[in-house]
Amino acid sequence: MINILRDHITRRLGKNPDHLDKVLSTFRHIKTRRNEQLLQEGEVCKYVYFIAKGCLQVYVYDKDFNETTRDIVTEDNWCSELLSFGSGNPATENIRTVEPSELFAIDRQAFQNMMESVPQFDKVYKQILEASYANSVYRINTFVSLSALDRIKWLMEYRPMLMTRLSSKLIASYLGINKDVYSRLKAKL
Amino acid sequence: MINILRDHITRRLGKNPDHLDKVLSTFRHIKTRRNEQLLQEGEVCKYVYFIAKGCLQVYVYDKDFNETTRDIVTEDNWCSELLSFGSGNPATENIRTVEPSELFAIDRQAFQNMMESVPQFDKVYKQILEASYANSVYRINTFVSLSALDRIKWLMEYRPMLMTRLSSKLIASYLGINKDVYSRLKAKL
DNA sequence: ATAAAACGTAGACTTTTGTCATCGTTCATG
DNA sequence: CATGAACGATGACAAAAGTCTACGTTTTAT
Repeated sequence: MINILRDHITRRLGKNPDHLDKVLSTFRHIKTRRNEQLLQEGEVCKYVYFIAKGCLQVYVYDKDFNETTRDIVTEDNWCSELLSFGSGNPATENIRTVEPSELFAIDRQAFQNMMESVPQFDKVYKQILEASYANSVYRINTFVSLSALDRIKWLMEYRPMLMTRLSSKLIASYLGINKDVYSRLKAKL
Repeated sequence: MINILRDHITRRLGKNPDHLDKVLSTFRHIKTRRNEQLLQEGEVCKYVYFIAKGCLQVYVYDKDFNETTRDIVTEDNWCSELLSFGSGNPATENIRTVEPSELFAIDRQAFQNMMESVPQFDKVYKQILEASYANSVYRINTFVSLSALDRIKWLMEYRPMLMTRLSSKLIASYLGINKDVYSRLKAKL
């Protein structure tokens, strides 16, 4: 399982990056069930997770306590509440597993050590941050400019796996659509 | 005017950072009118701008060619299409001045040089990226969970200056609301 | 200074999205 | 494997947001 992480990193840093094993050894392997809470808003986010298998949901609550999903992250990607993780401030978001998952977690201390002692690791961090940012920008532009129906079409085109893999309820919350509305619109395709 | 940039950087890197003057000298001072196009989607984004005075709009077009505004950036902040700037890929967004502005621009080449030769500059970049990311995340969570009326209230609370400073049309597009609807809702406050 | 263009508001109307209640199905868990 | 909870679909209705037209005001460019 660790090889998925190894491959991910070498793909980004070239074939034989220095200290690769040192880096890999600082990650902790975690197996989870579905619906396990990894982060609760208000806590400080202690880990960055690499998802070797499974799926995580990053979400917040609106004023009526409805969940709204900011992001859904699957295999071979990183997930965290980077702003809390980086600053040490309380997280404003929640994270949970959507499926049984296998994760590799690195804590803040170890992450800092790596950033300082392994220059290349810094690049990985920058890539995580850039990828997260790119995703956010894309998502904003999608939200601001598309109707509910068009957002569904967009999801079908760009992340079709999610459509089959996730519950309707979760997809609706990811698209920012009421679940009943989602059900109706989907029927019209 | 350059002192605004100097202060911005020293505030982040401590009182007397090395190479400060070297860094500052790589920026080009630009004075613009209102409505000047700084970046067109499809082009590669060549600059990162520091805004000493004025206001920029980052926007895209939806399928009906309506402008939708992803971000509005004012004094003492950085603005760019970081993803294009970083990767050299064509930009997916447009940038223009909303007001006559004074900017300090650094191009990709100079930026790379600084990143390599001035270690502290790297921190500034990371801060720009993190700030941009934080802003995006906040904006997504706002969009997904708030009604049009609540988004207006949110803007009045968190960026009240924008309400008085910008045209209604622009604010509406920033909030993702039709301009007529915005006009009506505003009247109800 | 002035003509043209853009802007802001308003009313009437349409479309989209949200809410609520219901019902059969599926799924998780003891 | 049984049962209570969660899920997904649907119809009737309500609320929110969008569209179009019109008109007076402000801004911009010449």
